[in-house]
This record gives sequence, C-alpha cells and structure tokens, in this order.
Amino acid sequence: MDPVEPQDDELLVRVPLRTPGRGTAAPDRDRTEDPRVLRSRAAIVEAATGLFLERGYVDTSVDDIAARAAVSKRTVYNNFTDKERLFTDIVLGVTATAERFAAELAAALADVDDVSGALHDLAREHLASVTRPQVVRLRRLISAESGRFPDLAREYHRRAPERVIVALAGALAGLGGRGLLRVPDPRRAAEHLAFLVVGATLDRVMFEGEAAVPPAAELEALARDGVEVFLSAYTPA
Amino acid sequence: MDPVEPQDDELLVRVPLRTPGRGTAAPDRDRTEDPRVLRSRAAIVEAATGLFLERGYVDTSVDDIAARAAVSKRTVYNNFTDKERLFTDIVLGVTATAERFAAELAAALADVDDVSGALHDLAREHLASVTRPQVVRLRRLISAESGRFPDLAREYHRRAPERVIVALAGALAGLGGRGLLRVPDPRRAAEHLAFLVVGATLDRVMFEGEAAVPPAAELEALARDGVEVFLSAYTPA
DNA sequence: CCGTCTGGGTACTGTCCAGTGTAGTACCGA
DNA sequence: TCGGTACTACACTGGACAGTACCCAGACGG
Repeated sequence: MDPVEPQDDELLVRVPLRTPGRGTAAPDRDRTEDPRVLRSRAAIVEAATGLFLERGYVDTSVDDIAARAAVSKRTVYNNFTDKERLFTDIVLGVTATAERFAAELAAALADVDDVSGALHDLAREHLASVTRPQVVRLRRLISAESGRFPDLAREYHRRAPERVIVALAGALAGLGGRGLLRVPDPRRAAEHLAFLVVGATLDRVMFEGEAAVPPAAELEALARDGVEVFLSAYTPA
Repeated sequence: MDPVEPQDDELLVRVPLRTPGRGTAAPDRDRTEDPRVLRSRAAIVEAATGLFLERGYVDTSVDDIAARAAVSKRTVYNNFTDKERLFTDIVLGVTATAERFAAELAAALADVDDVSGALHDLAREHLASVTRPQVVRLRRLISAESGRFPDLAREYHRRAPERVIVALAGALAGLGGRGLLRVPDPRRAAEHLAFLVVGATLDRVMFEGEAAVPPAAELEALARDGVEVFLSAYTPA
C-alpha cells in the first residue's frame, strides 16, 4: 500500500527527526542518524499514538508506552524530553495528514464545470474522511485535552478543520467568480456546505464515539441531501 | 432573579435528594432531612460543579472540592459514594436545563404563521443558548470524559442535543403539514437547520474554548444567514 | 445531667506514576 | 583492541490523590 495514503486504521505521523531539547550543546554532529535511534523512536511514536488514541492522555502511562514499544522507559526519555512533548509532537505530526487533505480539496474544485457533481464528490469525500475511526479518535483526544494543552488544540484546529474551511471558501469563491455559484460570502458559504454535510454526524460521534458512525448508505444520503440544500440556496438565479 | 431561568454564569443542578448507595439497609428513616446534610450537600454540589467545569474531571481532586465547599473530605464521602458518582449525579442533574429548553423550542414553533420570523427567533435563541459559557464548558467536559463515562456521554447526548433535534423535527413536520414548509424528511431538515446555524461556532468553541464565542453582532448574522439558506431550500415552490 | 447517635474533622494508608540515577551490555568506527 | 554511544534493567524519589479509620462535638431523648 502507498505509504502516503492513510488507511482507515492508521494515521501518518511525522515527528521531527532532531531530538528536541538538547540543541543547546550539540554542534550538529553526524547527520547519519544511528539506526538504533531511528528504530526506537519509530516504535515509541507508534506505540504512543495508539495508546493516546485508545485511552487518552492521562490514562496512558509512560510505562505503558515503553512496554508496547518493547523499549525501556529510559529510552523514551532519551528521545523525548517528557510526556507532554511526546504528546504534542505526535499530535502536530498527525496534522500533516489533514493539511494535505485540505490542499487536495481545494485543487479538486478549482476548474470543474459540473458544479453539482463536483460538490457531491467533495461532500462524500469530506464525510468519509471526517468519520474515519482514527480521525474521530483524534478529534476527541484533542478536544478532551484542550484544557491541558490549549495552544495545541488551537494549533490543531487552525491547521486541520479550519484549513479545510479556508480552502473550501477559496474554491467556492472561484466558482462564484465564474458565475457558477452565487457566493456573497465565501467563508460563510464554506461553513454552510461543510456543516450541512458533516455537522450532525460530527456532533453525535463526539459523544458516542466512532461506533456511532453511520453506515455507508447513510453517509451517501447525508452527502447528497446536504449538497442539495446548499445548491438550492447558492445556485445563481 | 427567577431561580428557574439560568443565567450566563450558572447552571441549574438537580441532584437526587436521597443519598445513593446506602439504600440497602436504610428502612426509609426520618424523612425530615438533617439541615446539616442539606447544607453540606448543596455546598459540595456547587463546588464540584464549578471545579469540574473549570478544570475537568481528572484535574479536580476531591480535596479541592471539599476545600471550595468549606467542608471536610469525609463529608463529601458521607454524601456521595465516590468521585464517579458525584460526577455523574451532577452531570445528569445539569441536563435538566437542556431538557426544559428543548421543550420550549418545540412549543414556540407549534402554531406560528410567520415562519421566517419564527425561525429567525428560534435560531437566535438556539445559538445564544449553545454559546453560553457554562454550556460550552459542559459540552467539552462531557465529550472529554466520554471515554471514562461512555454511558453518561450517551445519556447526555440523548437528553440534550438529540432532544433538541427531535423537538425541532416535530415542529418542522407540523409546519410542513400546514403547507408552510416543504419538509420531506423532518429529522434531516432539523439537522440542517440546527447545524447551518450553530455548526461552525460549535466546532470552533470545542477546540478553542468559550473565549472563541463570537460577539453578539456576529451571532446575529450567523442566525440570519443560516435561516436564510434553510428557507431557500425548504420553502414550498 | 447523661448516654447515644450521627455528621464532621484530622490524619493516615495504599497506590499510581512521572521522571531520575546507575551499572552493565551490545554495537560501531578507528 | 579501544572508546564512544545508545539501549536495557531496575531501583528509587517525590508527589498527588482516592478512599478510610478513628475520634470529637453537638443534638436529642430520657
């Protein structure tokens, strides 16, 4: 499988390769990283990502992470200054996925002619992306810890859901400029489209967990109905 | 102030008066409650509600609660079997507010003639209610703890946001029956209306906290634009 | 005035956990 | 062969915190 296309049960995690927190003294030594370090770090990140998403931040101990990564606790602390840094590094790494998705969204709508068809495709894709189990867990995790990590939550929101809205607004403005839609306020239009399609599902899933994700047929209907309402309001007279 | 109308900075809390967890042996003794007990219990509930909403479940210790309630820890445990029970009792007590609100919503839309005006009023009220700081904190608190208390989260969602949707669906169906709206699927229509109006704000607030609540003028615009889109899709031809 | 009963206060126990210190081991390049 | 570096195992510290044992005070009946 293509390592750049995330599957339902995984998230791409990009963690900075330089060990943070010891840049004070290191004179940029050997740039061929020790394979032992790479191996340990990858195992730790993978284990921690899974555990954080399954149990949350507080209910995951560093001992748990070390155990699942088959690594000693000391090694965890050799690679990450503390539990908080490990957490934030992972979360910010994960948002890379969302950023890429936002860019694709905008591009897909750039120069279409069949507005209705394109919006239906976009809605389906958006809904599918947002209801992927790991994405659901990530949303819940971050909002759950937004009290402990307010900056992180803001950053995630800015980079992921917000960026999707902004990209969508740009695309809709483009369609408006070509006379294919009537878009007085692109930002508002993007929000309307997005939440017509994913709003109700997102809300339910936030409280009931990924088990509450509707079946595929219902997702299809949600996308269709949402776009239909959007078009009846935003189609030029 | 009327004790049944919640203000911005408070939530009505209804907690069962019988001490839970000792019903096994008590043969329904004196029903004139000891005033000391009533006083303690009220202080504990108030303190715990505030602390849970401010800091969350894990970051609030029973010692903190006892201190703010100006009561000993022992007294807390005399009135509530454990921290979990205290938490769930409080959360379920708070949902009483939301339940009442849902009923009012449905009633307000029952037999209006000016559909547009009524929907605008409803949208304004819904948005105002959902962005009240304490409501925002409650949403975040419950979804944050939905991993630890899945049943509680489900119950809250069923009683509060879900009940609003159901009531709204009923009201819209009524308007549809009178030919004032075209409502093929009342449930879907209710979701569309609700999330057109509150979706984007709800999402932002979930990550950025109650500080991200838009100013009154923007709330007004959100309600107006959302209803406008809804009407252009659901007005009979 | 006395015994008893109940709620409340203080001090404690047991546990969990983040983070550290240390001593030893495997591997790698010179 | 030697020195350096990362990893392991393990014990340990310090602190937080849920829940409890035990005693005191005051109300109430006799």
